[in-house]
Amino acid sequence: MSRKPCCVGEGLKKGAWTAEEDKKLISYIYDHGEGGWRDIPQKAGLKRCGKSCRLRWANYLKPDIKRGEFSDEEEQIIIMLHASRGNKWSVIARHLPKRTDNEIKNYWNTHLKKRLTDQGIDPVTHKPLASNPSPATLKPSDDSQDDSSKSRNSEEKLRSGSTSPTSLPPSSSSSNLPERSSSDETQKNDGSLRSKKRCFKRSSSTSKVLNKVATRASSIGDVLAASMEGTFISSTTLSPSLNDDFSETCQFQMDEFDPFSESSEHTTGHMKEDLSINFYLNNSEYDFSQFLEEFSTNEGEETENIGGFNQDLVMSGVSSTSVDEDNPIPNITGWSSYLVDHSDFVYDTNQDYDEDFRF
DNA sequence: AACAGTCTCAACCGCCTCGAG
DNA sequence: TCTCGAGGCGGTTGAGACTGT
Repeated sequence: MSRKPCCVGEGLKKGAWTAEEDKKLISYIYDHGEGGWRDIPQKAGLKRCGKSCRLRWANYLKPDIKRGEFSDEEEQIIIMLHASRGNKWSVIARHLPKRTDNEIKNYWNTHLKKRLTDQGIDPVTHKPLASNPSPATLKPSDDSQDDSSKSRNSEEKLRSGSTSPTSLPPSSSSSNLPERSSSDETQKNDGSLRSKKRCFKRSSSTSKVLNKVATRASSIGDVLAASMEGTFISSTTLSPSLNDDFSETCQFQMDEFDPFSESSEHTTGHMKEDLSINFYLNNSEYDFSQFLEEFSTNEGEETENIGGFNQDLVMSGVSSTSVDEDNPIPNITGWSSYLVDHSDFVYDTNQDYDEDFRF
């Protein structure tokens, strides 16, 4: 009892869409709305299968799709969500307004994955690559003192060579490229755009900060996710992608710690106790406990920068879909936003930030 | 100028999910 | 409860553009 394939049919066209086909599809959907994809090709006069029409519309023609370069913030969100959820592109896309899962997937595969690899981070696990084993993977019975030293080693490794922020394949975002605008612009017209896309630009200071945050947030995300799943072993130390101080300080008592407890007071209070961690950014001190305090204060209120439990995750001033209760990422995002908001750090393109990022 | 290698991303493929009947 | 089909999803492909020699 095999299901009849959707796109089997005589004379169905495949491959790149033409401007004329786009026009027909857009016109039809404007008149009749989305849905009923199976019937759309016939009604719209297209020799395409319904699925192909739906994909073309959803990934390219839909008017509210944001095209063009990914912002630094979007990149960080993708990295953090991927660390937490894996290749759940549709889930990630829900947190990036106007971005399609396909676009995010492509961007991950062509840019972010490579960048993480260059940083010595496994893009799948978001942990240091196998050649640089993570103490977090050690059994709890392992000597915790070794953890910190290994943590230090891996951190040093990350700080050297290709892991230097200045030597990273920089973010392709922030360029002043014109967005691909009209739907009738065919692939063939993308030549100049693609050419420009390869002219990478240095990441902004925000990006640099967030790159650091993202690495840590991934680890935090692991911890939180593991906590929620009940798999986090008490007194397990954090990944060495966290810095020494952080790893040494964060000796969670996970059997007591429930970051998503209904009792925010308990949660944030507990975290404030346990996470008295300071990050240093170019001589500026960032206090995680202060962040938590702000987070606690803002919880339940509408806020643009601190994502709270059950609140909308706000990205670039655009409110996205409501955050799932089981999704730790808004908090991580809030932490990122906090850093950005409190950072007076100015990125100097002539400076070597290996020295200045004292994570 | 020509060629080969590399990169990008739109589009396709096949499986999965979920809701209607 | 079961079946079916539309739509959703993630992985993969391949054409076209770019880069290096």
